[in-house]
Amino acid sequence: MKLSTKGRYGLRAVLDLALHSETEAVALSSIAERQSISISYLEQLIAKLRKAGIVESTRGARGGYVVDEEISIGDILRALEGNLNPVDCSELSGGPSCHASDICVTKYVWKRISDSINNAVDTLMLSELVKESREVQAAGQEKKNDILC
Amino acid sequence: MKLSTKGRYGLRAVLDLALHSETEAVALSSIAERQSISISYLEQLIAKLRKAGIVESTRGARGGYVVDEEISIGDILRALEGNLNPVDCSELSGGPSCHASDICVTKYVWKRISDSINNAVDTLMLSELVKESREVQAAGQEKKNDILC
DNA sequence: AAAATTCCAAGTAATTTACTAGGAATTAAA
DNA sequence: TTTAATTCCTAGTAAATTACTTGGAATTTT
Repeated sequence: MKLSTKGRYGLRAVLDLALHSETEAVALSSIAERQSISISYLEQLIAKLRKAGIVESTRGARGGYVVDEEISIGDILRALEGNLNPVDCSELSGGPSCHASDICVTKYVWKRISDSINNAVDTLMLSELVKESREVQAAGQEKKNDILC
Repeated sequence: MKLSTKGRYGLRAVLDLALHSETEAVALSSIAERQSISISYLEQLIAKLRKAGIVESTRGARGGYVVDEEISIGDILRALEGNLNPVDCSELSGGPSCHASDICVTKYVWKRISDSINNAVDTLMLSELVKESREVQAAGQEKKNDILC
Protein backbone atom coordinates (compact mmCIF):
# COMPACT_ATOMS: atom_id res chain seq x y z
CA MET A 1 0.00 0.00 0.00
CA LYS A 2 2.76 2.39 -0.97
CA LEU A 3 3.05 5.07 -3.55
CA SER A 4 5.82 4.29 -6.01
CA THR A 5 8.66 6.64 -6.83
CA LYS A 6 6.54 7.81 -9.73
CA GLY A 7 4.16 9.49 -7.33
CA ARG A 8 6.77 10.61 -4.85
CA TYR A 9 9.37 11.94 -7.28
CA GLY A 10 6.69 13.25 -9.60
CA LEU A 11 4.97 15.34 -6.96
CA ARG A 12 8.32 16.66 -5.76
CA ALA A 13 9.15 17.62 -9.31
CA VAL A 14 5.86 19.41 -9.86
CA LEU A 15 6.23 21.35 -6.63
CA ASP A 16 9.82 22.23 -7.51
CA LEU A 17 8.62 23.37 -10.91
CA ALA A 18 5.88 25.51 -9.42
CA LEU A 19 8.38 27.11 -7.07
CA HIS A 20 10.82 27.98 -9.87
CA SER A 21 8.74 28.85 -12.91
CA GLU A 22 7.61 32.35 -12.05
CA THR A 23 9.00 34.05 -15.09
CA GLU A 24 9.99 31.40 -17.62
CA ALA A 25 9.90 27.72 -18.44
CA VAL A 26 12.08 25.49 -16.28
CA ALA A 27 14.37 22.91 -17.87
CA LEU A 28 14.08 19.39 -16.62
CA SER A 29 17.82 19.32 -15.95
CA SER A 30 17.49 21.98 -13.27
CA ILE A 31 14.66 20.15 -11.50
CA ALA A 32 16.60 16.91 -11.74
CA GLU A 33 19.66 18.51 -10.20
CA ARG A 34 17.84 20.17 -7.33
CA GLN A 35 15.82 17.05 -6.54
CA SER A 36 18.59 14.52 -7.18
CA ILE A 37 16.55 12.53 -9.67
CA SER A 38 18.06 11.34 -12.96
CA ILE A 39 16.99 13.38 -15.96
CA SER A 40 16.00 10.35 -17.97
CA TYR A 41 13.75 8.99 -15.26
CA LEU A 42 12.21 12.40 -14.69
CA GLU A 43 11.49 12.59 -18.41
CA GLN A 44 9.19 9.61 -18.08
CA LEU A 45 7.37 11.08 -15.12
CA ILE A 46 6.89 14.48 -16.67
CA ALA A 47 5.69 12.82 -19.87
CA LYS A 48 2.75 11.42 -17.91
CA LEU A 49 2.01 14.84 -16.52
CA ARG A 50 2.18 16.46 -19.92
CA LYS A 51 -0.12 13.87 -21.49
CA ALA A 52 -2.57 14.50 -18.65
CA GLY A 53 -2.46 18.23 -19.35
CA ILE A 54 -0.96 19.09 -15.99
CA VAL A 55 2.23 20.68 -17.25
CA GLU A 56 2.92 22.44 -20.52
CA SER A 57 6.15 22.12 -22.41
CA THR A 58 8.08 24.20 -24.92
CA ARG A 59 10.71 22.41 -26.96
CA GLY A 60 14.15 23.41 -28.12
CA ALA A 61 16.83 25.53 -26.52
CA ARG A 62 15.49 27.67 -23.67
CA GLY A 63 12.54 25.34 -23.56
CA GLY A 64 11.16 23.68 -20.47
CA TYR A 65 7.99 23.26 -18.50
CA VAL A 66 5.43 25.36 -16.71
CA VAL A 67 2.58 24.34 -14.43
CA ASP A 68 -0.69 25.97 -13.46
CA GLU A 69 -0.87 25.93 -9.68
CA GLU A 70 -4.64 25.69 -9.60
CA ILE A 71 -4.68 21.96 -9.84
CA SER A 72 -5.43 19.37 -7.21
CA ILE A 73 -2.83 17.05 -5.76
CA GLY A 74 -5.22 14.25 -6.66
CA ASP A 75 -5.03 15.03 -10.36
CA ILE A 76 -1.24 15.06 -10.15
CA LEU A 77 -0.97 11.78 -8.27
CA ARG A 78 -3.50 10.00 -10.46
CA ALA A 79 -1.64 11.15 -13.58
CA LEU A 80 1.55 9.67 -12.15
CA GLU A 81 0.26 6.53 -10.44
CA GLY A 82 -2.96 5.65 -12.19
CA ASN A 83 -6.06 5.46 -10.06
CA LEU A 84 -5.58 5.53 -6.32
CA ASN A 85 -7.97 2.68 -5.56
CA PRO A 86 -6.63 0.04 -3.16
CA VAL A 87 -7.77 -2.80 -5.41
CA ASP A 88 -8.52 -3.08 -9.12
CA CYS A 89 -12.25 -3.61 -8.85
CA SER A 90 -14.21 -2.37 -11.83
CA GLU A 91 -17.03 -1.11 -9.64
CA LEU A 92 -14.66 1.33 -7.97
CA SER A 93 -13.90 2.88 -11.32
CA GLY A 94 -17.53 3.16 -12.34
CA GLY A 95 -17.45 0.00 -14.42
CA PRO A 96 -19.79 -3.00 -14.35
CA SER A 97 -20.26 -5.22 -11.33
CA CYS A 98 -18.13 -8.30 -10.99
CA HIS A 99 -19.82 -11.71 -11.01
CA ALA A 100 -19.63 -12.02 -7.24
CA SER A 101 -20.94 -8.52 -6.81
CA ASP A 102 -24.23 -9.38 -5.18
CA ILE A 103 -22.55 -11.22 -2.33
CA CYS A 104 -19.28 -9.34 -2.23
CA VAL A 105 -18.98 -7.49 1.04
CA THR A 106 -15.29 -6.68 1.05
CA LYS A 107 -15.92 -4.25 -1.78
CA TYR A 108 -17.52 -1.92 0.76
CA VAL A 109 -14.16 -1.79 2.47
CA TRP A 110 -12.32 -1.05 -0.75
CA LYS A 111 -14.81 1.65 -1.67
CA ARG A 112 -14.54 3.24 1.73
CA ILE A 113 -10.75 3.40 1.46
CA SER A 114 -10.88 4.56 -2.12
CA ASP A 115 -13.29 7.38 -1.36
CA SER A 116 -11.26 8.59 1.59
CA ILE A 117 -8.00 8.68 -0.35
CA ASN A 118 -9.47 10.47 -3.32
CA ASN A 119 -11.23 12.98 -1.11
CA ALA A 120 -8.03 13.68 0.80
CA VAL A 121 -6.03 14.48 -2.32
CA ASP A 122 -8.78 16.21 -4.27
CA THR A 123 -9.34 18.81 -1.58
CA LEU A 124 -5.73 19.95 -1.58
CA MET A 125 -4.39 22.23 -4.29
CA LEU A 126 -0.86 22.60 -5.57
CA SER A 127 -1.15 26.31 -4.84
CA GLU A 128 -1.60 25.50 -1.15
CA LEU A 129 1.61 23.52 -1.10
CA VAL A 130 3.40 26.31 -2.91
CA LYS A 131 2.18 28.84 -0.35
CA GLU A 132 3.16 26.61 2.54
CA SER A 133 6.55 26.03 0.99
CA ARG A 134 7.27 29.73 0.60
CA GLU A 135 6.26 30.36 4.18
CA VAL A 136 8.50 27.63 5.46
CA GLN A 137 11.37 29.01 3.43
CA ALA A 138 10.72 32.58 4.62
CA ALA A 139 10.74 31.42 8.23
CA GLY A 140 14.25 30.00 7.96
CA GLN A 141 17.00 32.66 8.25
CA GLU A 142 19.19 31.18 5.53
CA LYS A 143 18.16 29.90 2.19
CA LYS A 144 18.00 26.18 2.64
CA ASN A 145 18.48 23.75 -0.18
CA ASP A 146 15.42 22.80 -2.14
CA ILE A 147 15.18 19.11 -1.48
CA LEU A 148 11.74 17.85 -0.66
CA CYS A 149 10.83 14.55 0.97
CA MET B 1 -0.93 2.23 -4.43
CA LYS B 2 -2.53 -1.18 -4.21
CA LEU B 3 -3.15 -3.57 -1.40
CA SER B 4 -1.31 -6.84 -1.97
CA THR B 5 -2.98 -10.23 -1.93
CA LYS B 6 -1.98 -10.41 1.71
CA GLY B 7 -4.52 -7.76 2.56
CA ARG B 8 -7.13 -8.89 0.09
CA TYR B 9 -7.00 -12.62 0.71
CA GLY B 10 -6.41 -12.09 4.40
CA LEU B 11 -9.47 -9.96 4.93
CA ARG B 12 -11.57 -12.40 2.88
CA ALA B 13 -10.29 -15.21 5.05
CA VAL B 14 -11.09 -13.40 8.29
CA LEU B 15 -14.58 -12.59 7.13
CA ASP B 16 -15.11 -16.17 5.98
CA LEU B 17 -13.86 -17.34 9.35
CA ALA B 18 -16.22 -15.02 11.21
CA LEU B 19 -19.13 -16.25 9.13
CA HIS B 20 -18.38 -19.92 9.82
CA SER B 21 -17.07 -20.11 13.38
CA GLU B 22 -20.28 -19.81 15.35
CA THR B 23 -19.98 -23.04 17.26
CA GLU B 24 -16.45 -24.34 16.82
CA ALA B 25 -13.02 -23.60 15.44
CA VAL B 26 -12.71 -23.53 11.66
CA ALA B 27 -9.92 -25.41 9.91
CA LEU B 28 -7.82 -23.50 7.47
CA SER B 29 -8.53 -26.08 4.81
CA SER B 30 -12.21 -25.21 4.76
CA ILE B 31 -11.53 -21.50 4.42
CA ALA B 32 -8.99 -22.21 1.70
CA GLU B 33 -11.46 -24.31 -0.22
CA ARG B 34 -14.33 -21.84 0.01
CA GLN B 35 -12.12 -18.91 -0.91
CA SER B 36 -9.98 -20.68 -3.50
CA ILE B 37 -6.72 -19.78 -1.82
CA SER B 38 -3.96 -22.35 -1.36
CA ILE B 39 -3.67 -23.67 2.17
CA SER B 40 0.04 -23.06 2.39
CA TYR B 41 -0.29 -19.43 1.36
CA LEU B 42 -3.21 -18.91 3.73
CA GLU B 43 -1.09 -20.33 6.54
CA GLN B 44 1.30 -17.46 6.15
CA LEU B 45 -1.44 -14.89 6.20
CA ILE B 46 -3.19 -16.32 9.21
CA ALA B 47 0.16 -16.55 11.01
CA LYS B 48 0.39 -12.77 10.84
CA LEU B 49 -3.11 -12.46 12.23
CA ARG B 50 -2.38 -14.86 15.04
CA LYS B 51 0.82 -13.08 16.00
CA ALA B 52 -1.12 -9.82 16.08
CA GLY B 53 -3.70 -11.40 18.39
CA ILE B 54 -6.53 -11.07 15.91
CA VAL B 55 -7.36 -14.75 15.59
CA GLU B 56 -6.88 -17.55 18.10
CA SER B 57 -5.81 -21.01 17.16
CA THR B 58 -6.17 -24.49 18.62
CA ARG B 59 -3.77 -27.10 17.36
CA GLY B 60 -4.22 -30.76 16.55
CA ALA B 61 -7.12 -32.68 15.07
CA ARG B 62 -10.41 -30.78 15.26
CA GLY B 63 -8.31 -27.68 15.73
CA GLY B 64 -8.69 -24.46 13.81
CA TYR B 65 -9.23 -20.77 14.26
CA VAL B 66 -11.72 -18.41 15.83
CA VAL B 67 -11.99 -14.65 15.60
CA ASP B 68 -13.56 -12.01 17.82
CA GLU B 69 -15.77 -9.89 15.61
CA GLU B 70 -15.27 -6.76 17.67
CA ILE B 71 -12.12 -5.74 15.90
CA SER B 72 -11.57 -2.99 13.39
CA ILE B 73 -10.82 -3.63 9.75
CA GLY B 74 -7.83 -1.35 10.25
CA ASP B 75 -6.26 -3.68 12.78
CA ILE B 76 -6.78 -6.59 10.42
CA LEU B 77 -5.31 -4.84 7.39
CA ARG B 78 -2.33 -3.45 9.28
CA ALA B 79 -1.57 -6.90 10.68
CA LEU B 80 -1.54 -8.25 7.13
CA GLU B 81 0.05 -5.40 5.22
CA GLY B 82 2.10 -3.48 7.72
CA ASN B 83 1.28 0.17 8.18
CA LEU B 84 -1.04 1.72 5.65
CA ASN B 85 1.00 4.87 5.12
CA PRO B 86 1.53 5.84 1.48
CA VAL B 87 5.26 6.42 2.04
CA ASP B 88 7.77 5.14 4.57
CA CYS B 89 8.39 8.42 6.37
CA SER B 90 9.36 8.03 10.00
CA GLU B 91 7.32 11.06 11.02
CA LEU B 92 4.13 9.33 9.86
CA SER B 93 4.84 6.49 12.26
CA GLY B 94 5.54 8.75 15.20
CA GLY B 95 9.31 8.54 14.75
CA PRO B 96 11.89 11.33 14.53
CA SER B 97 11.89 13.98 11.81
CA CYS B 98 13.96 13.38 8.73
CA HIS B 99 16.84 15.72 7.95
CA ALA B 100 14.82 17.66 5.39
CA SER B 101 11.89 17.86 7.73
CA ASP B 102 11.88 21.59 8.27
CA ILE B 103 11.51 22.33 4.58
CA CYS B 104 9.66 19.19 3.53
CA VAL B 105 6.20 20.13 2.35
CA THR B 106 5.21 16.95 0.58
CA LYS B 107 5.03 15.25 3.96
CA TYR B 108 1.80 17.16 4.58
CA VAL B 109 0.37 15.35 1.61
CA TRP B 110 1.51 11.98 2.85
CA LYS B 111 0.15 12.66 6.30
CA ARG B 112 -3.18 13.75 4.91
CA ILE B 113 -3.49 10.55 2.90
CA SER B 114 -2.29 8.42 5.78
CA ASP B 115 -4.76 9.91 8.22
CA SER B 116 -7.66 9.49 5.85
CA ILE B 117 -6.89 5.83 5.13
CA ASN B 118 -6.41 4.91 8.76
CA ASN B 119 -9.55 6.73 9.78
CA ALA B 120 -11.55 4.97 7.08
CA VAL B 121 -10.53 1.49 8.20
CA ASP B 122 -10.48 2.15 11.93
CA THR B 123 -14.10 3.23 12.00
CA LEU B 124 -15.35 0.01 10.45
CA MET B 125 -15.68 -3.16 12.50
CA LEU B 126 -15.55 -6.76 11.37
CA SER B 127 -18.92 -7.24 13.03
CA GLU B 128 -20.43 -4.72 10.65
CA LEU B 129 -19.17 -6.66 7.66
CA VAL B 130 -20.49 -9.87 9.16
CA LYS B 131 -23.92 -8.30 9.65
CA GLU B 132 -23.96 -6.90 6.14
CA SER B 133 -22.88 -10.23 4.76
CA ARG B 134 -25.67 -12.12 6.51
CA GLU B 135 -28.23 -9.62 5.26
CA VAL B 136 -27.02 -9.94 1.71
CA GLN B 137 -27.19 -13.71 1.96
CA ALA B 138 -30.68 -13.62 3.50
CA ALA B 139 -31.90 -11.39 0.69
CA GLY B 140 -30.93 -13.89 -2.00
CA GLN B 141 -33.51 -16.69 -2.44
CA GLU B 142 -30.96 -19.43 -2.87
CA LYS B 143 -27.84 -20.00 -0.90
CA LYS B 144 -25.11 -18.54 -3.04
CA ASN B 145 -21.56 -19.69 -2.88
CA ASP B 146 -19.33 -18.01 -0.36
CA ILE B 147 -16.77 -16.37 -2.56
CA LEU B 148 -15.91 -12.82 -1.63
CA CYS B 149 -14.14 -10.25 -3.81
C1' DA C 1 25.97 25.23 -37.74
C1' DA C 2 25.98 24.30 -32.92
C1' DA C 3 23.99 23.89 -28.54
C1' DA C 4 20.15 23.07 -25.61
C1' DT C 5 16.41 21.19 -24.93
C1' DT C 6 11.98 18.00 -25.26
C1' DC C 7 10.34 13.65 -26.94
C1' DC C 8 10.21 8.58 -27.68
C1' DA C 9 10.97 3.45 -27.54
C1' DA C 10 13.26 -0.34 -25.91
C1' DG C 11 16.07 -2.75 -22.86
C1' DT C 12 17.84 -4.22 -18.17
C1' DA C 13 18.75 -4.58 -13.21
C1' DA C 14 16.80 -4.71 -8.73
C1' DT C 15 13.18 -5.49 -5.75
C1' DT C 16 9.00 -7.26 -4.22
C1' DT C 17 5.21 -10.32 -4.40
C1' DA C 18 3.09 -14.53 -4.53
C1' DC C 19 3.42 -18.39 -3.99
C1' DT C 20 5.35 -23.85 -3.23
C1' DA C 21 7.81 -27.58 -0.63
C1' DG C 22 8.89 -30.19 3.15
C1' DG C 23 8.51 -31.39 7.43
C1' DA C 24 8.06 -30.84 12.80
C1' DA C 25 4.80 -30.41 16.67
C1' DT C 26 0.31 -31.08 18.68
C1' DT C 27 -4.13 -33.07 19.63
C1' DA C 28 -8.39 -35.90 19.11
C1' DA C 29 -10.30 -40.06 17.84
C1' DA C 30 -10.26 -45.00 16.56
C1' DT D 1 -1.29 -46.41 21.17
C1' DT D 2 -1.43 -45.68 16.59
C1' DT D 3 -3.41 -42.90 13.06
C1' DA D 4 -5.33 -38.91 11.11
C1' DA D 5 -6.04 -34.12 11.20
C1' DT D 6 -4.54 -30.21 12.09
C1' DT D 7 -1.37 -25.94 13.25
C1' DC D 8 3.25 -24.22 12.97
C1' DC D 9 7.78 -23.05 10.90
C1' DT D 10 11.60 -22.22 7.52
C1' DA D 11 13.40 -21.89 3.25
C1' DG D 12 13.24 -21.80 -1.48
C1' DT D 13 11.53 -20.22 -6.17
C1' DA D 14 8.85 -18.26 -10.00
C1' DA D 15 6.45 -14.32 -11.61
C1' DA D 16 5.55 -9.67 -11.74
C1' DT D 17 6.56 -5.03 -11.00
C1' DT D 18 9.43 -1.15 -10.29
C1' DA D 19 13.09 1.72 -11.15
C1' DC D 20 15.78 2.88 -13.72
C1' DT D 21 19.45 3.35 -18.26
C1' DT D 22 20.53 3.74 -23.17
C1' DG D 23 20.41 5.68 -27.51
C1' DG D 24 18.80 8.58 -30.46
C1' DA D 25 15.24 11.63 -33.16
C1' DA D 26 12.91 16.16 -33.34
C1' DT D 27 12.67 21.00 -32.26
C1' DT D 28 14.15 25.63 -31.26
C1' DT D 29 17.31 29.37 -30.01
C1' DT D 30 21.74 31.46 -30.47
